[in-house]
Amino acid sequence: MIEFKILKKSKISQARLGLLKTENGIVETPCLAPVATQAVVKTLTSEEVEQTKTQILISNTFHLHLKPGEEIVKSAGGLHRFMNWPKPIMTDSGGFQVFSLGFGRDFGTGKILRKKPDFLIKKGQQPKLLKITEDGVFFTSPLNGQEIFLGPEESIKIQESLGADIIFTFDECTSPIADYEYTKKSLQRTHRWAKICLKSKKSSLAGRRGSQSLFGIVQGGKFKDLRIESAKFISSLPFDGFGIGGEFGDDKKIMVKMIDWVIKELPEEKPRHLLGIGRLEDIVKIIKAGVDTFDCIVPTRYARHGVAFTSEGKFDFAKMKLLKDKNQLDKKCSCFVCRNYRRNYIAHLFRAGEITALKFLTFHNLYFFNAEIAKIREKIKKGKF
RNA sequence: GUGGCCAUGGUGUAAUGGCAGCACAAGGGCUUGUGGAGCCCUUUGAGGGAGUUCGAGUCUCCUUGGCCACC
Repeated sequence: MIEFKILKKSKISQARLGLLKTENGIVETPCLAPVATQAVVKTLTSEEVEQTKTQILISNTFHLHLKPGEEIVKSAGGLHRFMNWPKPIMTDSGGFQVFSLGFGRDFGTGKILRKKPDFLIKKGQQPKLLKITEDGVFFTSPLNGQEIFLGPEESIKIQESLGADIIFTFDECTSPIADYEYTKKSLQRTHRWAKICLKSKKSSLAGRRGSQSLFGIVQGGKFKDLRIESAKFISSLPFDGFGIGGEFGDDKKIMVKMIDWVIKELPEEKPRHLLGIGRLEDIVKIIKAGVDTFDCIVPTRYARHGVAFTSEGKFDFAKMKLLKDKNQLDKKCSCFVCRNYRRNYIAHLFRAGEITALKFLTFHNLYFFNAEIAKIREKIKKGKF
């Protein structure tokens, strides 16, 4: 089980400084959980991930269920041993894949829209490649087209086999183009699933010192009454912490407002994880809104697409001009990439399609994000955030 | 030296004598519970000269350059 201790609450925002104690170590919050979908932070070894000062990872139930299968991970001694990562791990439940392989894929939208939609997903509508039922979701495997069923019991069972410190309820992440009625219906289903997840979770796992912690996920889309209803309902159940999931509207200002609606309803003493949000500019806002942990693919995926985040802003290493830039990646960063390599070399490697470029950028971005968040923790400690 | 073929954005290539198109490159934008992927936008062109024609990348001639074959 986890233990969450709040060290300090900001007087000028909702931010809080905390310690999330797990059986695999302590996480200083606020904190980013880099994404290790397939039990790896792409391009890095677990030892390298540790060197980026990453405290906790998030892995994925759906993807590990498909490949290699949870039994393989379980027989390897669980995720920690399997991937040689001795620190805390979370697993996402597969609920996001209900969206990303469903309506997200169908309509090419993410969780946040850039413009107002010209049509809406209505109640009863089904995605092309999967079928959402009251009991769970029939997926079409992206690997071989095979049908795969995942419901709340299945997700929990898989997550128990994977053995992360923190697991999440199986939910449906709704689309930003879903209408009120669709979102409401989905929310009721997600709530029922949350109860089933709680019930089907074993209180302690054989052969382990204690049990995993289960976080319930708040949904409700962009609709204030649904978000509040969801936060009240989910926090009325004996979860160890809370995830805030789903879509975040079509405007960034709405996102923070939505997080505010939810957090007001959540018990103060339990940790709050914001699912899938974490651009640099967002991190500041969500921590101020009272989020303790969050996961995001931005530092790692952008790295693989050639983008470095630095104290001077973003650099796109696909661009030719960086071939002539002899500066170190980020003068103010003390990661091994910034200490040892220059922009022209990284640009050359990236443009030549060399995998080391992806490793350099992934390592740096994680180190940089973690350092930025450490600065925020320091500011909270000093009462300046 | 003779004959043949060729010459179109930065590169590689299309287009009956009728709005010069495509790919890559370059520049810009997008990417939020993973997608080493993809998408959108933009810039850039007829080796040089003369002629035929309502109209020439396209036909004729000269010229320049390249490739091939033959002496």
